[in-house]
Amino acid sequence: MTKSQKPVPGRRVRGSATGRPVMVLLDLLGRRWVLRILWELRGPPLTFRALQAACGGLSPSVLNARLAELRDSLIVEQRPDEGYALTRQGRELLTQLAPLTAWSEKWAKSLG
Amino acid sequence: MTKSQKPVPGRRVRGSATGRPVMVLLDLLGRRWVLRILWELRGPPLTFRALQAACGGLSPSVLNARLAELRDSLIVEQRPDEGYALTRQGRELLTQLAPLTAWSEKWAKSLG
DNA sequence: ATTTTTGCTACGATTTCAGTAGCAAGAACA
DNA sequence: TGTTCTTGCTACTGAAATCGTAGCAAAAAT
Repeated sequence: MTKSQKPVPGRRVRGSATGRPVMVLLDLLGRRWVLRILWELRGPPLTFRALQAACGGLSPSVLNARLAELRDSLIVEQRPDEGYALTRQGRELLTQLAPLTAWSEKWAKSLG
Repeated sequence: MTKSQKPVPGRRVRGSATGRPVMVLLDLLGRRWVLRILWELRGPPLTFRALQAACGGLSPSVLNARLAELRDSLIVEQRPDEGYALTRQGRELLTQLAPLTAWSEKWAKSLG
């Protein structure tokens, strides 16, 4: 009955005994599907299944695990009758990530 | 003799048949240790072992796999007699990610 | 009342990662 | 020259994460 390790600032995480917030964040964001999930939630709220489809049909078990972590981290919230959405905080985080689109376009060209 | 799947823009990746650059990037960045490795390379070049230590002693096999992917993606380069460093492109990418530190500080407080 | 949709849980198969050991090549000594 | 140390990396095994599919209970739609 091993519970998934939720990264919490102040507590040690993978590869960092200090628990510095940015390390915790990198640990959280570095888990599979997390960036993609945040990305797909940039628009209106999505239901569990819609989000699953948007992510190309990832396992519901993994999706559920990621959503639990993101809810615990107050980045994603579940709204009754609407579905999953970013919190205000989560939306700010996504804003920080937005320039990645532009960067990735240039990057793609450089890779031919 | 299965080779590691390197994400390349234009080719389909996990959960995305389109191969849109940003999806490929999210796939790449979402792999374990990638964000952390980029982060640790924000300063001067690091040797393989120094980088390994900076990441808290991750497996050399995983580090080597990640470095191969990042080199193929022209984000990291290996400089003779210096070690591993970000390319110009990779440095730009890290710049996009820099605001995450500030965000993570606020985030940590909100979770406190 | 029946069918659909939704939000999940269960479970076995596969892939990835962790952790340790160790080796070949080069540099630094001696 | 021979020995020791460092460096970059490969090999191997066990543990953990993820995939892919099946399916179930509750709510909504028909």
